[in-house]
Amino acid sequence: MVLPQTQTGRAIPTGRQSVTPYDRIKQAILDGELLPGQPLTEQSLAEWCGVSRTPIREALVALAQDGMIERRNRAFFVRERSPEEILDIYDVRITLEASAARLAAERYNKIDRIRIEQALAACKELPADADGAALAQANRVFHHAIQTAAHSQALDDLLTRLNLHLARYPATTLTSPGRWQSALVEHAELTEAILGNDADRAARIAEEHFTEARDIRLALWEQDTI
Amino acid sequence: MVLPQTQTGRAIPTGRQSVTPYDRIKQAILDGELLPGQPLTEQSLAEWCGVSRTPIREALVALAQDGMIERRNRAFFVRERSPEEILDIYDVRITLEASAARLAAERYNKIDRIRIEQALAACKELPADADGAALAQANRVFHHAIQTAAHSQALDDLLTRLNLHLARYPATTLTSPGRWQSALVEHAELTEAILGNDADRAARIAEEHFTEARDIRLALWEQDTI
DNA sequence: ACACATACACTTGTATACATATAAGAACCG
DNA sequence: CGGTTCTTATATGTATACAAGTGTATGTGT
Repeated sequence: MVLPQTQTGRAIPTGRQSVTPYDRIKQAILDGELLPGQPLTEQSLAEWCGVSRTPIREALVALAQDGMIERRNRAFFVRERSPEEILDIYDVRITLEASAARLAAERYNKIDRIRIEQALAACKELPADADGAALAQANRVFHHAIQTAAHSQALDDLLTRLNLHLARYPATTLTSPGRWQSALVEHAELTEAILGNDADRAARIAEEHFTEARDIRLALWEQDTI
Repeated sequence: MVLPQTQTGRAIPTGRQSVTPYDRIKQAILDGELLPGQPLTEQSLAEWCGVSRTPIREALVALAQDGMIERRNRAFFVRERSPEEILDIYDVRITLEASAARLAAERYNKIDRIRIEQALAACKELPADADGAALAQANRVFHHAIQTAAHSQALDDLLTRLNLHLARYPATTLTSPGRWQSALVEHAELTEAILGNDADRAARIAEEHFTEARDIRLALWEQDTI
């Protein structure tokens, strides 16, 4: 693979901020190019990114702090997560998304309102034969709009963190038969509750919505393993 | 300040793993030696820790990922948090600690039970004139025992993260008049609920307990500002 | 005296050199 | 032939050199 080489290591003149090793490695893990348990040697990553080991190490340290990779002995490995850990993440997410919905209902402003309405509309306008990636993207935008509307830095931080770990498991629950239709209804109800300042109802709907997602994930696993 | 110098940069022969720059800088921030808004120059930190800039940069990257410091322009600064942000953290903590108490009631094992009972006993045995640091320490051990008993990696991770940000504000709510006595009662009730596998009651008590902590923090601020 | 330009010092970002530890393979001994 | 030890290759941890950018201070011109 031919990569843009720099002589001095200065920024590649792409016009704007070039993609950092941190982003590249993270994306590679999310895309499944780097598999769990795989050792990450600094030299190979450095060649792959076209930089020296120094920025690679910074990226690895940051990713380790994110929980995406782990240090064992002296090497970094893509972190592996057991089904139990994934389920725990789903459970915490249920709680936090419910909090986000509650806060959004209490705190949203005009811009948040427009964002949520547009994201909901985008979900509705998706063609019936849209693929999983498109569904996941629209879904992510919608929930992120709510997350933002909650105006809680702390909550935003933790939810982003959790979702990062779930993003590694690409088989979205949204492609489960009939799931997208019911998700659309729930999204509409959630929007109505939030924009109507009904915090309790918003929290309850969000809780049910994400519990459903968890249960579908569970069912998908049991299909595989039984 | 005279610091242990190494010629080769190899480990200082302290007998065991020497304190990493990450830990040192983090502690300095928690202790208030490094104040919010203060710029962190790599060179001075390197001299302070007795290492070169390379390990310092790794520490700074990790701390930035923790949210303890932030990058503005090209420099690192100790992160400042507004009262609103702190309150948001308290709010999220209420939710997560309630979840932890619920899970602990459902999942605790023998070792967890011993840890919780011992931590509770340690709280009770503190002398009446114990200082804030001692109260905070005993309190931390107790809640950490519950956090561990929840057996949720995800929850543990997020709670540790949240508490890290609250640890910067050393004026503990526990020194508020009468607070420690009522906290002791609540700890005992919480322990009883958890060990009795009463998940709902445990969650409710934890929620009230941490809501109280938040409200005391709020009251302390209003004393100062009004 | 004030504004603007230029030079310099300081700091960061990256590359690279080198010491050390670890693991794998080869050789040797039982 | 198997096990153990030594050797060596490879990867990490740290230090250092150097380039580039930024902010400040100084000097000059009006």
